Amino acid sequence: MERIAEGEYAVMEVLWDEAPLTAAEVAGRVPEERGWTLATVKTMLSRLLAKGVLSHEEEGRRYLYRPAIRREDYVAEESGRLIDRMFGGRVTPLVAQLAARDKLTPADIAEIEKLLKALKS
Amino acid sequence: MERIAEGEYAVMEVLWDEAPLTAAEVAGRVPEERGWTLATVKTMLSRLLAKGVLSHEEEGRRYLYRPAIRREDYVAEESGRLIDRMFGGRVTPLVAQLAARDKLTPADIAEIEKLLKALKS
DNA sequence: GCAAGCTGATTACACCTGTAATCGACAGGG
DNA sequence: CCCTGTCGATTACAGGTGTAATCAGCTTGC
Repeated sequence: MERIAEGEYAVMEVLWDEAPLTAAEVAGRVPEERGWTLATVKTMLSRLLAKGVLSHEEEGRRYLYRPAIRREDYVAEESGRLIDRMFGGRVTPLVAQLAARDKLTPADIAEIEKLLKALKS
Repeated sequence: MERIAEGEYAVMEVLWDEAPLTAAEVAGRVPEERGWTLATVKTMLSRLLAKGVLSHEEEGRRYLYRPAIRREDYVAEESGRLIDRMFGGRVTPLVAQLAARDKLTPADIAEIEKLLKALKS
């Protein structure tokens, strides 16, 4: 699966949220803060199509775009890459890292424990 | 803190492992698979210097390079970026994701549980 | 029928990255 | 003293990315 660049990812998120959409609709849903013009969004869409992570069907003179890959799959892959790169493929050090950095609230801890318990049964 | 590119990261790892080192020494320690020439490693070192994540001191006519940032800090930041991007800043979904993807072995689970228990006390 | 407005396609351009080669300066062996 | 090797610095160049503008073709309101 091709990598998706940071900006492109914002476009994917829109379409994972709701699809199919036209280019103009996507542009309308991209987070304001990006400050992108329609032209920019169209560039992103073309590149994502070229990467094979979007598909499009013609609707009259326009395209309707929709994701060609599942969000979970991509996220899993990308997480895996980070873990490989920074933690040698081991998950525990990541959790340890997060813990050490106070990124885990008590609620997080409780939730993760519940999750793990479920996993064991 | 400046981002460190994938290839550059390999150089940082060498120096996090052992520092200070000369350019040639770094080149000698970069993983074989990269197949980098000394020239390539020198480019990386210059760029990392420019990014401020390495420092160098002169030793005769050469430089001795050493990390200017701590590995844990960088890793924490980079993990945080991924989590923000893909999990909306929440850690639990990441763990859930890893669990769902069978990235967690029973040993992982046990270890994480121990970790969490320690955190609570 | 024709101008105005959308559409996707093509082109633009600067910066980052991977991957080097080249260059000018110097040090050390003969 | 000079050749050769080694240093960092500078330059190179293609591919990816952010960020668009422009263009050619169709539609639709007049």
